[in-house]
Amino acid sequence: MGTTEAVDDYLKAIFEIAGDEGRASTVSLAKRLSVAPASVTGMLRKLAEHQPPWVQYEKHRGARLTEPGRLRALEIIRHHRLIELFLHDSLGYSWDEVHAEAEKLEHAISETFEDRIAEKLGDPEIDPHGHPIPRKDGTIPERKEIPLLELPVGSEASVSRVSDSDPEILRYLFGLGIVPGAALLLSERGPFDGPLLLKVDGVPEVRAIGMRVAKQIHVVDDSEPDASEPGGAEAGAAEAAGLEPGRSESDASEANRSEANRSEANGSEAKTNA
Amino acid sequence: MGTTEAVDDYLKAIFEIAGDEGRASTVSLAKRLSVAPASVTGMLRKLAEHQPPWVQYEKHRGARLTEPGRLRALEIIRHHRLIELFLHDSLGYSWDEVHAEAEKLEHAISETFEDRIAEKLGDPEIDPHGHPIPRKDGTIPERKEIPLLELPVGSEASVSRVSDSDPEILRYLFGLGIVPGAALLLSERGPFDGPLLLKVDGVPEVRAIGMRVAKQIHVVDDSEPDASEPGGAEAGAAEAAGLEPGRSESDASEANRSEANRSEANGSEAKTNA
DNA sequence: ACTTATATTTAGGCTAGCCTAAATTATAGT
DNA sequence: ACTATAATTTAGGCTAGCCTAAATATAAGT
Repeated sequence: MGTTEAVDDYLKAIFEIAGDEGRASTVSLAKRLSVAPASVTGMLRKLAEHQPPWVQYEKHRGARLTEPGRLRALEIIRHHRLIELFLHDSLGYSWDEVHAEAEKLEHAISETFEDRIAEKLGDPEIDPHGHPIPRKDGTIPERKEIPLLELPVGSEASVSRVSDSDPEILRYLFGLGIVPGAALLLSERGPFDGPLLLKVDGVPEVRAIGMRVAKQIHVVDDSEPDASEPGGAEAGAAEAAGLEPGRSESDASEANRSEANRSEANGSEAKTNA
Repeated sequence: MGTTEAVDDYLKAIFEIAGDEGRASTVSLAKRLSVAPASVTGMLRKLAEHQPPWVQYEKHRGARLTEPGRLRALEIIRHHRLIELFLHDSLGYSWDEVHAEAEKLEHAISETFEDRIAEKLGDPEIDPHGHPIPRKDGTIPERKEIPLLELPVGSEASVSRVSDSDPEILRYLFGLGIVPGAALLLSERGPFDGPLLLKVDGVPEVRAIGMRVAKQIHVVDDSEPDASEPGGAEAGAAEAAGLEPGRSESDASEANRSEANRSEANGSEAKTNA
């Protein structure tokens, strides 16, 4: 494909931060990739100068994926999520182990390998943490899900996904019974960004979880099947692709700004992108 | 493990060329790794200066693995062969496809992955091409096999292994029915390094194969169960570990020289190497 | 508009692994 | 011993990605 591992990591990171239309800032990339900001600047220039360009880059304004860049990013993400599911379902990996291993393997497998495990798993659309698996044509399975933080008190909902990056939190959530598919009831929300009180299906006691953890969870609101409230329309493509919502404040403001008038991208998702 | 991909490739190549006691020459490594000889010199110095040293290196005399180097090499080879078997048995890869994919994956998988697939495959000792899979403790399953070229005319034998590196030849062999386990009869040997005439079990006609191809094949001589003839004792550890015999002439002479008085390593193989 | 804080880029350097060309050493044949 | 050939090393350079420190641009508050 003419990409190196580093290039793939950058493209993936840009997509996860900014989606397919937003811009990813130098600092946000530096944080996510654990690299100095200066290094990001250098790499973004290279990505932009590549033929064809992977990103569109303007000084001081961050980078945005071109169509080739977007497709490549989605391919890596597809690899990652297929591998996670494969490790979990076929090799008996636990929920919290799969991410780290997939992070390495996503760069090493061939198209053939991808196809074989996809077939073996029955062309799945969701990974073990509930993230949608991009299809080979670059489209992304859609679901009407919202951050748990936006769920109204009193609502019943089912967990649709959790962030996969922190094994500690994953083990904690697993212990609480909060896994994709689990049904829950939001019984109370503490004041001043306080804890959420949840009744999890199958677990007798009510559980309290803090902000840090709650941010990692997305749900499908079973009470209100007509999900997309106009107020909460910032769930753009980055969200649809399974980005954990835990952006730093500056990231979030930046991303939201550029995603504000893009609610159509939500409904009309399914471009073919040859 | 503190090794890079390149380091692993060098260690593996040294083992495959020289076994655990012989020396690998600069040029032989350069050829095998598709790299300039000068690059090999540089890398060998680094390998020798590493703490602990991966190889013992003397100018103009090539390199020989230290014990840590040998264990690391065997670990990579174990990865490679387990992956080959896994791809073949669990993911439906064809015989000739597995090598290339394993070559990439062997560097990417974790101990956990290794253990999981080994378990799933039932702790196998032989890969799809008939090469022994090193055990976790660094020992290598033994078999009394000889190069097909050394099989006496008229003998019946069963194919024990074939070289995995050339998919073309593998497909050709597969077409001839020459796969690990196949029984065959060497009916005639052409003069002046001429072709071998073989009757392969299950194939009606007698087949003729050339030198290039014959070199890639090892067999167990069913006629003479007491295999190890004194004259053919150059089957050292490199052979036991599944090296294809297709060394260049200079390589072979060099390797043979240093392996001449080591026939004990054949019988008494099973050091524990903590 | 001015100042301060933050984001970003520039400049200069580093390491890993590779290369080529030229110099050296080893080997083999007479 | 002498010389041709092959093997190896040295010297100098290159690219990919990373780093730090210093310079500059942007944004935000008054």
